[in-house]
Amino acid sequence: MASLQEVARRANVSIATVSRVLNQSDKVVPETRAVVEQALRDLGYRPSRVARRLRMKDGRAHLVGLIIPDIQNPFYAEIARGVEDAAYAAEYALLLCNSDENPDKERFYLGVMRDESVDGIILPPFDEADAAVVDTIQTGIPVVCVDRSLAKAKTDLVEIDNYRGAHEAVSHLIARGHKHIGLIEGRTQVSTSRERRRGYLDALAEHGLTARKEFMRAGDFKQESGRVLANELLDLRRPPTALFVCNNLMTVGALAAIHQRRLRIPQDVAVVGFDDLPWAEALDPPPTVVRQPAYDVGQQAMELLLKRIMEPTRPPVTVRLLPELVVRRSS
Amino acid sequence: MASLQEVARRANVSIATVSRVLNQSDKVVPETRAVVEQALRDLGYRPSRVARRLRMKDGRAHLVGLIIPDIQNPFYAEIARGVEDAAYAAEYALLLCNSDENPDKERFYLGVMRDESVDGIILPPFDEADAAVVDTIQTGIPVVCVDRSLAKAKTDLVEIDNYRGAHEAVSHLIARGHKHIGLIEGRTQVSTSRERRRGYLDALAEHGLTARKEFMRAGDFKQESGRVLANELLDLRRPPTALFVCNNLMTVGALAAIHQRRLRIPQDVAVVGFDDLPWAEALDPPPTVVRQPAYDVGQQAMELLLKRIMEPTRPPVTVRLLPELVVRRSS
DNA sequence: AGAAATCGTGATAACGTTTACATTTTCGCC
DNA sequence: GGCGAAAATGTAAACGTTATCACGATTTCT
Repeated sequence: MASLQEVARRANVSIATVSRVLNQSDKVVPETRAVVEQALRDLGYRPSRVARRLRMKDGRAHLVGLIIPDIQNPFYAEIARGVEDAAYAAEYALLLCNSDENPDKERFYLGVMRDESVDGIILPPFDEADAAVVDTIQTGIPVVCVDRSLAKAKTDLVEIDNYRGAHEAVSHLIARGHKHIGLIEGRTQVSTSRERRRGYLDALAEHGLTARKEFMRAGDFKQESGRVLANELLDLRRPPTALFVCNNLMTVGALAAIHQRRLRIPQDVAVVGFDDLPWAEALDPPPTVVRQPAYDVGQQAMELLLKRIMEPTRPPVTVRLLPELVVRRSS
Repeated sequence: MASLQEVARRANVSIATVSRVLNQSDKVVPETRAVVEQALRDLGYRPSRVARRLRMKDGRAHLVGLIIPDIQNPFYAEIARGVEDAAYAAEYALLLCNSDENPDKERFYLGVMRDESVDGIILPPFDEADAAVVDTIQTGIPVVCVDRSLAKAKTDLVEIDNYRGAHEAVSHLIARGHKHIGLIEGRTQVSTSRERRRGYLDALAEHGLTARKEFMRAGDFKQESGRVLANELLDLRRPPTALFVCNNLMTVGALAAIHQRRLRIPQDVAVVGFDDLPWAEALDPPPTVVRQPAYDVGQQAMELLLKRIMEPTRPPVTVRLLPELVVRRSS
């Protein structure tokens, strides 16, 4: 509540001096400094981040934004945690928003962040053509993409080697003897979805198996679509003996569908999911998954963002992290 | 990027007029308005939330803060979702922070929010004596507590009827024939913990069962402590035949401990947990839980906060929501 | 010793808004 | 046509910072 004005009055100095004590503190004689610091303490002065931000308009607001598609998805929650910890360590505050996989919401929040003059933004773009994000980048705000990439703009990016993860998962199923493997993928406009599909197709091809169109279904990353699509696949006259499901929520949906049909996992249908699940060990059966290092994704994204804020002209880099196949009992 | 200044210049009016077009728009003649609006469009003007907030210092920043103990805990994620949806509906932006059940982090973020001049703050206090929160309330910022209450200050509060939830859960176990029921509770300085314990004790007493000290263990709400405490209880010479575990993460920990000992649920040990788990149906076995309406908690908290921002002197109210016993196969 | 450099400080102009107040324009009316 | 009130617009002061510049006072150099 106390302003520089009041502190200055109490210490009998000008506000400039108080400001100097607070910032580049070398230019102030010790006695003056002592007096000012006392006044600062007495009044319990706290600088207004708002005023500071209005004045400085560089990259020193110590505020960054994070837009995630679904806070209830553990994958994103883990990313958020990584970002948050790195931000806290650097004394940055985090403006966190939930876009609900909804482009309008995403656009709204991007606007808010611009208007709040955040120092930078971290997000997984809605899809690789995401116009709202591209517009935002035009305005010059540093943007770091996580998980998903953008076709029309190059930014700093932290991603997972989705191709490799999918390839490993499907190879694993093939090694277990499966020849008919269904694919439940996410929205195909998203870069990760296509990478995973490529991994699936290549793994099949490398083992002399032919991919069948009817075994490949695209959903929207949500639990319900996993359930529906698994049912579609299992309703086929010659259903697949294994399912590769491309994200955590859809995996849960698929498992539910299989349970409901009273099929045994993995004897009747094997399942491998992309994304680990927080309580995988307690699930029935514990699912085999491709684990993504989500926490690291968040952490590294924040570090990249900090670097870019310091050095805005640095050429964008891409960090690619490796996923890990965790074999449990569903395959 | 474009400021009022530039818009004014382009429209050949003063900045005051532009501002009027944007705000109390009645006092501007239609022709002027049209010109200004055109200029606004041409330049793609967006008001700076920062400048606006600096100037207004009322409750009109359209920014609120939410501090939650752990974003990876689905209970809080669901609260966050409720808050976020209500905020979005009212066109408020949300500053979301993660305190990690750590009072220092909580204090840090409360400071940030003060310095950002948010219109209000929603949070579950660390414990009922939480000094950082009490201090913040002193400064006059509207605060709404969720889930947990504060002893020394009365604020708007949205809470769950924890007593009733616990009472129902334990009564249910007793009805299933259990006479030796262990309690794994959270930090006892938290109001919810004590309510739940009261429910446990009263339910026992009402059925003529005596509570035993050694059956009651306090943890810290985290998964690991659920595992450790369940092991302690099961290591007793005459272990309980049922466990009432007071939050979701500790429940998962307890289930893991039981599984590791190769005990059957519910035959060897029955379990009822507080808080639902997102994929309860996929767990082995699906746990019986006391479900809290977390989304509603968040939503109502946000609505209470909005009301308080509009009318700061309104006496604080308490909203109490009812939990629901969801019987599944662990009991 | 006088000029020049250095140092500590104060005054002040931004930053982009809103708003109280002052000023101009419009318009009805005699 | 001139007067006054009402309506429309402009001016300028805040909000709390940071940063540039200027100005004395001290130190340093020749």
